[in-house]
Amino acid sequence: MNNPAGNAAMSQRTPFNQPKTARGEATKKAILSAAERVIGARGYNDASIGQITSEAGVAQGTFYIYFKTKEEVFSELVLEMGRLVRHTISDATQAISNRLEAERAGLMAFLEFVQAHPDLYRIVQEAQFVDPDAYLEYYSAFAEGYRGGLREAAQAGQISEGNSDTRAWALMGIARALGEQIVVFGNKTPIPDLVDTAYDLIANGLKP
Amino acid sequence: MNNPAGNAAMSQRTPFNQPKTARGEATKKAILSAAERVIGARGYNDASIGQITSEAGVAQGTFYIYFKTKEEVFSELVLEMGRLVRHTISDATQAISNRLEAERAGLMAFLEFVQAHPDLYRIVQEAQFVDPDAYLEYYSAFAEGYRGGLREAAQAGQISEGNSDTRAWALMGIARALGEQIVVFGNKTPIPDLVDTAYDLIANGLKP
DNA sequence: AGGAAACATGAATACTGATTCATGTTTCAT
DNA sequence: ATGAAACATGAATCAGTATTCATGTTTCCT
Repeated sequence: MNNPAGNAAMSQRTPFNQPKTARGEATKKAILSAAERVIGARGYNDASIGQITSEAGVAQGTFYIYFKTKEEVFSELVLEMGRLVRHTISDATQAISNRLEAERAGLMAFLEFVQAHPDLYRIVQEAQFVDPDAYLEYYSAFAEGYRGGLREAAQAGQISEGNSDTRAWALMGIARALGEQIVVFGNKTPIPDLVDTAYDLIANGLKP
Repeated sequence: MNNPAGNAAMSQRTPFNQPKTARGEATKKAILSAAERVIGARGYNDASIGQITSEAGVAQGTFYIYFKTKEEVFSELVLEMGRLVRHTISDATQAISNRLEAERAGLMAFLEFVQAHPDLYRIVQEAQFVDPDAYLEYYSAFAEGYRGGLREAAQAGQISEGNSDTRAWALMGIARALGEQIVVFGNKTPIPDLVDTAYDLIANGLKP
């Protein structure tokens, strides 16, 4: 009842100790980047603070200058992934006015991003179990934008009618499954081929 | 180097201590069922052997009569989920000769199953981090059957042509995403509505 | 009935690893 | 130049919990 940092609903909002000098800034970045590699490779529970600080080249106690707990560094990584992915996709699609074309470009950008950042991808997936709030926020932010785009496209006649909420989740499910193929299952199919097949399915369906 | 139970590739294969009496059988079932509830609710790491045995109504040591480690009970649950889901879907689809209709029925059966077994659903998802071998086996077994079905349907002209591997993963991604809506995000959209929207997308695509 | 195998107990063990803390060192505004 | 705030150290603490084990109890075959 006396948690000054806030409750679960806003747990992401207050990094309790922002660095105040360039040196501190650099150290925190080093720890975050080490945490991304170590947690991405070994998973949250098998990753120890000792491994992270050693990978970052700092002492173990230094970790707690910048993060209250092990979970906090994890949350920050999930937030970072959310920002990066949204930025990447929005960059790749904002110049495209046709929704179906945007769909294709967004999928391509997403798959290229996860291929380039496999550790971040795994961390977001694991967030479902380590930090459900962060996980929910990640996908909700995504789905909201997606749903809006689909709704407008339907009204503009660019795509057929249909429940935009459910559609948004289904399309995100496709993107996630293909990302998982690349990162988790090591599928070697070239990304453009994956995108071609998925786009054809999304645009035309399975009917002959 | 001296693991008599075998290597990772066959880690699922040898439950080291099958019960030999009806009493033992019942005890093992009780522990398995308690583990499903406790791990499903709290996640693998926060679930303790003490909680599981207490929920099962047996002493802590009893656990180790039937399972070598905490991870082993988890693996068995993942296997069980695989068997149950495959059985459920195969039951729901085997009488349907039209692939698109089978797709719809399979999706419906899957979503109803996960709604009825939310704990098992979460456990399979967490397997990606707790027992990657079991996770891989779960999805591979699924994908293989799926891919074959799509290939045959394409050859029979029931659906259009397209890479059956990628399609299988995409379609499984849709099913998983909608299952997650129900189990994880608590989405209240009735399953038939979800299925209608998803089926329309799968059959006809987004094109107007 | 009798005894061996199977099953059950729960306290004790053993280990891991997150977090704290007392003590230095560096930065930088004045 | 200097002192207070910021940063850094790494050994010690401390708690949680998976696993073991010595000791009973039950089952069930002959």
